[in-house]
Amino acid sequence: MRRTKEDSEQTREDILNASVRIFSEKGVSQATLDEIAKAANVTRGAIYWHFENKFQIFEALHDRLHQPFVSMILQDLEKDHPEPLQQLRDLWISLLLELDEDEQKKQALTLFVIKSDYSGELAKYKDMHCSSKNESMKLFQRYFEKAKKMGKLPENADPEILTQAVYCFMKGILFEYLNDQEGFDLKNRARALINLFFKCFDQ
Amino acid sequence: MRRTKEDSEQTREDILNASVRIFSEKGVSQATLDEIAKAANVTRGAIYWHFENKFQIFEALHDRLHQPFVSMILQDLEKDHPEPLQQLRDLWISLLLELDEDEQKKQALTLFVIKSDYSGELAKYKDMHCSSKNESMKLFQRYFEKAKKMGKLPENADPEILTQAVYCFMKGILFEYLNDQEGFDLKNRARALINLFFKCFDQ
DNA sequence: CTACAAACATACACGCATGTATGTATATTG
DNA sequence: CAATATACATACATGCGTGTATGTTTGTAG
Repeated sequence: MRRTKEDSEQTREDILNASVRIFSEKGVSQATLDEIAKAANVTRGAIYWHFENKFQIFEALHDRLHQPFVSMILQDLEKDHPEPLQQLRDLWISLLLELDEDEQKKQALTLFVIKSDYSGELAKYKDMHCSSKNESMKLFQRYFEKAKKMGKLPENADPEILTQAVYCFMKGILFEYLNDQEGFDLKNRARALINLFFKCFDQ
Repeated sequence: MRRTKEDSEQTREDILNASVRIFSEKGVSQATLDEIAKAANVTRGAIYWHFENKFQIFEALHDRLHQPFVSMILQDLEKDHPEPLQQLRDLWISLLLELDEDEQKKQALTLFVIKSDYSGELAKYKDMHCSSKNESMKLFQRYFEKAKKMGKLPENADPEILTQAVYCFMKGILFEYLNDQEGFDLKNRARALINLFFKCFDQ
């Protein structure tokens, strides 16, 4: 029953894809390896072959989501946009609108925004994920630092506080949307919400 | 070993207080009744006497937090403040500053903002808690409706969207703060963050 | 003073998830 | 074309949490 290298990589992907579904539906701690296995059309044996345990799957999923996100922001920061604040605003709007269409990303985000409570068994991963959060916050801060250097922000504006504000706002939107997708018309509200918020940076 | 009525009520409170601690530390699904019992200096027998199961405790805790919150907002809405937006702003600032001092409330909020993932076993409570969320959102909306009637908001402003925006922002702040209290200097940042956000309602 | 019921504590049975040990088939290597 | 390692599937042992059944003490009503 030995599979080829590609087959093996495929089952690994199958397991990850199944995991993101199950995790986002039931939460990490309530998800069972047998559920995941059945959802991926394998047995627990296959899972234990590819991963040490449930939390290693969780880690792998986190990497799979976080890395492309960071590199996407980095790429966006490369562009020398004349209005960094508008650039950040448009970035968020498009991120939200894309999210609304992408079921896979919704599941992954649901997992990491809502369903991952870093306590008990997951406590050891909290620091790691906190620092990866700080990493992405540093990236967002660069938009504000750019804007300030270009004189687009008042002298007394503190990029760190502004970043924190946007981050909280975004986290809140994501949380509310992912927690009740039917009750949150993201498609029609995203633009209005983001524009409203960014008005507080004007003049 | 039969206790008096007051004794009984006291153990019930002990169980609830222990539960909020354990739940907020480990999450609902990872918390065990035996842990809660030990933290409350009783046995599981006492818990099963007062509650049907873990989720009934969760429900009782929710009521204990939500009801005083709603009545507090209602009381604040009674006052005929000349500037409803400032009133709401100050309300939130004081709520956040008080939260920073109140360990009990922090635990309770941690439980309901972060550690309660309404899936799996808790799924049946999701609708209930969603509607209680909507209830409090309706309350916040009244501040904006007041402000609009008083001409403090532009004609095209939609109180519902504004409410959603504040709610998301607040949820995000609470989430980030409760998730990493050391990394979020709420005491010194609360005022700046809220003031920044409410600037987008000006003129 | 006694009978009963409240307010628990203790003991037990059950299921379920995990981890591991073992089995097995097949690609790959020499 | 063996021999071996890979990529799993299956089987088993273990522990842990829950729910419930039962035991025990004591306030309280008559």
